[in-house]
Amino acid sequence: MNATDSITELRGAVEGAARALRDGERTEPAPSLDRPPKPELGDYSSNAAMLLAGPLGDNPRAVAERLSEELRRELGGSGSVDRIEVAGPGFVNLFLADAWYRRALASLVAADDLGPAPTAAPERILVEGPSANPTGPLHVGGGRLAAYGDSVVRLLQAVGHEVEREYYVNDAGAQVGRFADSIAARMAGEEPPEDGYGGEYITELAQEIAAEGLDPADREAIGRRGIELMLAAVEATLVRFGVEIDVWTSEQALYDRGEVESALAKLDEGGHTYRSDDALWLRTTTFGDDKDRVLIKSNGEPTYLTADIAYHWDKLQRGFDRLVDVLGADHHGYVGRIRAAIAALGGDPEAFEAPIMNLVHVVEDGERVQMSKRSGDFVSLDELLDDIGVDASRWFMLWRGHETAVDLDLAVARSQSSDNPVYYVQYAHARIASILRKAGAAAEAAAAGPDPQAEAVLEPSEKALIKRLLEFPDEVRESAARRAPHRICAYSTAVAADFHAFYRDCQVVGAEGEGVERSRLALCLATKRTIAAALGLLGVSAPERM
RNA sequence: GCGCCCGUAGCUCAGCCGGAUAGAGCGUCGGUCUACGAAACCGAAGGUCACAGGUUCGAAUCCUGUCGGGCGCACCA
Repeated sequence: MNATDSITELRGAVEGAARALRDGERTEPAPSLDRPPKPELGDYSSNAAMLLAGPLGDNPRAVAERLSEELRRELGGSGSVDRIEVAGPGFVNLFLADAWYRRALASLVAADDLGPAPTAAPERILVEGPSANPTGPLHVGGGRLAAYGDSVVRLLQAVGHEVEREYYVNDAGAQVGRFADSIAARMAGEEPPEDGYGGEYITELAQEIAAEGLDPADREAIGRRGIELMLAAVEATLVRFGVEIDVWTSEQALYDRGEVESALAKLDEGGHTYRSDDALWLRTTTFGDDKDRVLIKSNGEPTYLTADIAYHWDKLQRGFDRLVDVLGADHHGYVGRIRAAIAALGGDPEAFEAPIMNLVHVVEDGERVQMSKRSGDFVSLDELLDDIGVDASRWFMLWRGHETAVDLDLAVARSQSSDNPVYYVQYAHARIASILRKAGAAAEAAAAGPDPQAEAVLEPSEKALIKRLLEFPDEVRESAARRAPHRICAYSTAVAADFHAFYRDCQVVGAEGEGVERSRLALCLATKRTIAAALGLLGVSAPERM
């Protein structure tokens, strides 16, 4: 059962009417079916007449009149519309009958899934992130990448794609050596080297590794063990944060399996490499990069890019249709390179996309706090979770577009009050739960059953709430397609606001009138499910009580 | 200098593959608990959508240019 039949009926009628005016020809783009800015302008409106005016060579208002006639004919028998009006530059405005709303509500309650119907073109998608270096704890910036990537995965799954979460572990290269040196220095009771890692967590690692009896001189063993321990900590933080990584891929393992070498060989065979200044270069400029890139440094070592090319090739070989890398703002220059390399290897560069995440600043008392005694670096995600909890953390990392830098105000995020937008939405959910408890299990079950047809007319705020709930599938589709979880935050807030308005106007438990209580309980049920589903896409909990 | 992102209410930001009188939260001012949760609701004030051109029935939205801010431009990762 699909919950959007009511909307589909209207959209189909508008498109049908538009086609009729054009002797069966489709209109591109498809006519809109929007909610007008003012209630006086109807329940839904379409710009179809304005789109048709050009092709038909007539003025929009006249086309709108003809379109209205056609629509009246199509929808007349269903009892769905009260009236149809032409307004403004040529909008066709639909005023719907209560019967339409009652059917819509019934379909919402009966639907076993409130989300969108599965896409007709499902893809296998790999979402990679946050892939923070395993030489330190996850900090708040990494948390934003994780929250975003995870929420995008949930959105993509909700529209029917097959999606995996992957974390790429940079456990090779010079940084591992510096990491090992820093731990070894602490084990010896010395300060870490100038270019090493100075955080307090290094001291803790040193104690643990020393207790395990590792030889301070064995840098390789120390580095390996340090990264193991660090990764375990990172994973624990992610799990606590609600992010379950499906696959962990080690950079070192790519070397060990010879994948870096074979990627190099393949690039070589394709004739895309050349030697210059004792280094091996990849001619990425033939694929749109603004300069060529070094694959093997003049000292004979491969660059980070080389391993990353092998990694992306590996991902494509695993059969994914699409690779999504969630990257920090400081990596945005990287996208062109990877895309060029994929093309050089004969892959489809369009299969690769990389949403760039902007910074998150933690703000306390109007000032940005970045330093932390514990981690020696940025505020760690664990500290933030200790402070404001998972729900507020995820919300505040997601509620803005990923391309804008956000200030996360600790005082606001901490407050369990109306100042805090995440509680606003959760409160609506808890309030509904409370109403349902009041109504009792029998009443709730009755509300979920077939509609005996209430007599009373629907209040405007009831209709507004039903319309809002009907938007959910489109909102999920749009948010998934645009990789934009912040839209779900905005939508959740709108549902909560519409519910509070409904609550203000309409007594639920003990409402007067035949079938009115039942009908309003049904609306409460549908709203509660919608809020829970929306918050679920964000990884935020929907509490029964708070 | 080149590339990407951003410039919308006092503040933080939505809206951006064109639609009607540009929205929300916070902040400010005022009102609402003798029915189901006041963590809520209602009202008021607050805007040259950075600027200038262009495209068209229509531009915050698309194009060009200018100004301002952020980030990147490694044989680091």
